[in-house]
Amino acid sequence: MSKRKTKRELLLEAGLDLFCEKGFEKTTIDDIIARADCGKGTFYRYFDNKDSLYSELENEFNTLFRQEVNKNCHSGMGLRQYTTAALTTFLRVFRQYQRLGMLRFIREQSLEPDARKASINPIMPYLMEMRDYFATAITSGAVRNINPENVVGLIIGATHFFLLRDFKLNLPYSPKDIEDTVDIILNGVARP
Amino acid sequence: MSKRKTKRELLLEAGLDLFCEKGFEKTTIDDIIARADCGKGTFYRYFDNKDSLYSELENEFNTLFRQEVNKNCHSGMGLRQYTTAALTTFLRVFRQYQRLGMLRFIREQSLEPDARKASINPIMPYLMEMRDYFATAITSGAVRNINPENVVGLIIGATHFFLLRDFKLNLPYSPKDIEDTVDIILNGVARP
Amino acid sequence: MSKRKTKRELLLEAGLDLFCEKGFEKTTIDDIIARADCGKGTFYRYFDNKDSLYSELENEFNTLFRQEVNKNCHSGMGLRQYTTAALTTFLRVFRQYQRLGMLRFIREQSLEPDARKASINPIMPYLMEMRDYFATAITSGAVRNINPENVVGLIIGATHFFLLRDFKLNLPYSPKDIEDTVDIILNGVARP
Amino acid sequence: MSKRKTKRELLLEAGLDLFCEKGFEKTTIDDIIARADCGKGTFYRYFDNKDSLYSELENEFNTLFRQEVNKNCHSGMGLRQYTTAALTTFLRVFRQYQRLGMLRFIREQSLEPDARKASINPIMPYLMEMRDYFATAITSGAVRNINPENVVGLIIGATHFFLLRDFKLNLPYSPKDIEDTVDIILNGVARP
DNA sequence: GATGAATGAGCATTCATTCAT
DNA sequence: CATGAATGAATGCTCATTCAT
Repeated sequence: MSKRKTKRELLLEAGLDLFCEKGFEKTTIDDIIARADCGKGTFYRYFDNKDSLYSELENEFNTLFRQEVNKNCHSGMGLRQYTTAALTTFLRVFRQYQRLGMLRFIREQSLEPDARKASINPIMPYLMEMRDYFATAITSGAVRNINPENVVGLIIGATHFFLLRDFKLNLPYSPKDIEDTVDIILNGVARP
Repeated sequence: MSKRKTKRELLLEAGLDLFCEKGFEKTTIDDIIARADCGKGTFYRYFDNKDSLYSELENEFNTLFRQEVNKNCHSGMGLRQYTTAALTTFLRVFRQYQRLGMLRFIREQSLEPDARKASINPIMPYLMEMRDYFATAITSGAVRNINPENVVGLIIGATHFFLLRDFKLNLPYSPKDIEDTVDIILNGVARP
Repeated sequence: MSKRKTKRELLLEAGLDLFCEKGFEKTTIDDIIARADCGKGTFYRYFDNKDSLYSELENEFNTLFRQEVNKNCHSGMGLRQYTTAALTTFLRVFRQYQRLGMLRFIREQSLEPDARKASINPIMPYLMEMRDYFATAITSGAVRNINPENVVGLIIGATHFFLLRDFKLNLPYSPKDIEDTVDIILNGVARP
Repeated sequence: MSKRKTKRELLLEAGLDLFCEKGFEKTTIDDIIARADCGKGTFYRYFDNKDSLYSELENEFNTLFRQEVNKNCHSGMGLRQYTTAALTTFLRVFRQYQRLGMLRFIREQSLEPDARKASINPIMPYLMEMRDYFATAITSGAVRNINPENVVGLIIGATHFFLLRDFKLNLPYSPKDIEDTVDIILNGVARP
C-alpha cells in the first residue's frame, strides 16, 4: 500500500526544493540529481531539460490554483464574503503550496516576453471571473462605479505585498491583516 | 558642451538594458561589453563582476527613489492628496526610471535570505514614513482605526500589480486607474 | 591481459610530461587534456585543478621514495655499504622515476613557506633515520665526532649536484662518480 | 648628495622582492608597479617585459658572484683554507645577496633546456677554476687521486643543502656546520 | 529502466602590452 | 619622462547533454 516515491517524483521534489532555495538559474542538474539521489541519465529519461521540469511544476501549481478558486470563490457569495474568499484563496494557494507559488514569483519575471504571457495564460480565466463578479456587483448596485479590474488588481497587489513581505522580511501576515485589507477595499480608510 | 559618455557609463547602461531584456542570469559579460562596445578588460577595470555592476544600478535606483519621495510626499498633505502622491510617486519612479525599477523586481527575488533583507533596507525608512503618515491620520481622526501598514501595503501592492500587468501583458495603467485605486483605498468599493 | 590506461592515468602522465617539459606554471590545462587526448570536463571530473593533479604526482613520488629507502638502506649495513646505498637510492629514485623526482626540484621552491614545509614532511622521517645511522656509528666508534646531519647533508647535496648537472648541462653521473663521492665522504680528499 | 632612487631602481627592487615572495610566474607586472609605486607605462619604458627585468637581476647576481670569488678564492691558498673559502663564498654570496641568489634557485629550474644552459654559463668559468685548484692539488700530491669535479660537486651540493634547508625548514647553518663539512670533505667521516 | 563517464561549448576572469595624453 | 585607460588573447572552470554499459 505504502507508495514508494518514483524517481520522477523525487526529481520534481528536488527541483522544487532547489529552485526555491537557490533560484532557477543557480540550480544545476547535478544539484537536482544529487538531492533526488539518482543518476544523470535518469533525469534525462524523464525530462528534456531543466525548463521542462520547471514547466511540470508550474502546471502542478496552476492545477492547484484552479481547484482552490473553484472550491472557494462562487458568484453567489456576498461582497465581503467573496472579497475575503478571493484574497484568502490567493494567499492560501501561495502559502499552502508555498514553494510552488513563490517559485512563480521568483522565476516568471525573467522569462522572454512571449513566455511571460504564456505563463500567465492558464490563470487569466480565473482572474477574469473575479473581475466579472465585481462588474456584476456594480450592475446590481452593490458596488460603486469603479473599474472592476482595479478591485482585482488590489486583491492581487495585496497578495503580492503580504507574500513578499513574508519572503523578504520574514514578517508573516495575520488574519487581522486580511480582515483589515478586505475592510479597506470595501469601505475605504477615510472616516465617513 | 555635452560630455561624451565614459566607458563606465556605457557599461552601466548596457548592463541595465540587457538585465531588463534577458534577465540578470542570462546576461553574460560578453553581451555587456559588446553592447557597450568596449573590451573585456575595460569591464573589469570598472567592476569586479556582474554583481558589482548590478549593485551600482540598484544604488542608482535607490537614490532616485529617495529623491522622488522627498520631493512629492509631505506630511502636510491632505489624505487624498498624499495617497495619490504616494501611488503616483511609486509608479513614476518605476516608470520614469522604468527599467531600473523593473530590474529590482526581476532580480531581487532570487537572492539569498540575507541579501533580500539588505536590498530592501535603503527603501524601508521611506515606507515607514508613509506608514507614519497614516498612523497620524488615525490619531487625528481623518482615518478609521485600521493597521496603517496595510494601507501602505495596498499602495505597494497596487504598484506591483500595475507594473507587472504592464510588463507581462503589455497593458499600461491610465490616470483613471490611479484615481480609481486611490478612491477605493479611501472610500472603498461598497456603495454606502 | 594488459589493461587499457584509464583517462585518469592518461591525465596524470600527461601532466608529469608537461610539468617536466615546460614547468608547472607554464603548463595549461588545455595542454594537459590535449596530450591526454580527452575533453576538458574529464580533467575536472578527476582533479579539482592543476595543483590537485600535481599533488597526486608528488604523493606517488613520496610513496616510491619510501619504498626504495626501506628496501635498500638498513641499519645493519657497514659504513661504506650504507653510505653508498643511501646515495645510490637517492639517485636511483630520482633517476628511475626521474621526471617525478625532478618535478619536486622544479616546483617546490616557489611554494608558500607553509607549503614548503608540508611538502618535505613525508620525506623527513627517512632523512632522520639516516642521520640516526651515522649518530649510532659515532657512538660505536666507527665514525668521527662530527654532526651526523652534515653527513646526510652531503649525501643530499651530492644528489642535488649530480641531478642538476645532468638536467642543466646534460652531463650524467657515472658509477665512478658515486664511488668517488662516497670515498670522499668516508675518507676525505686529503692524502693522509 | 643623498641619491633618490630612480624609478628603474625601484622597479628592480620591487621585482626582486616579489619574485622571492611569490615566485616569478605568480608575480604580475601590476604587482611590481604597485610596489614600485609607478605607472604601467614606466615599467615598459625601462624593461621590455618581466623576463627582461629578471635578466637584469640575474646579471647583477652574476657580477656579485664573480667579485666575491675573485676576492676570496686564490690558487695560492692551502687545501683547508681554499675549501673553506669556496664553501664560505658560495654561502656568503647566496646569503649576503640572499634574495638574488635564492631567486636563481627558484627560477632557473623551470627554464627551457637552452635557457638552463645559458643561465649557468656566466658562472661556469669560476667553477672550472675551482676544479683546477683540486686537479693541481692532486698533481702536487696534497690530494688523493679522485675526480676533482666531484670535490667541487660536494661543495656545491653542500651549499644547496644548507640554503634549501634554511629556505624550506627555517633551519639556518652555523659556522660549526661549515667547519664540519669542510672537515668531512678533507678527512672523511671514518675514524682512521 | 538506471547509470555515470566523457564531452566541449560557453562563460568569467586575468594580465601583458599598447598608446594617447 | 610619466601615466593609466583601453584592449583582447589566453586560461581556468562549469554544466547541460550524450551515450555505451
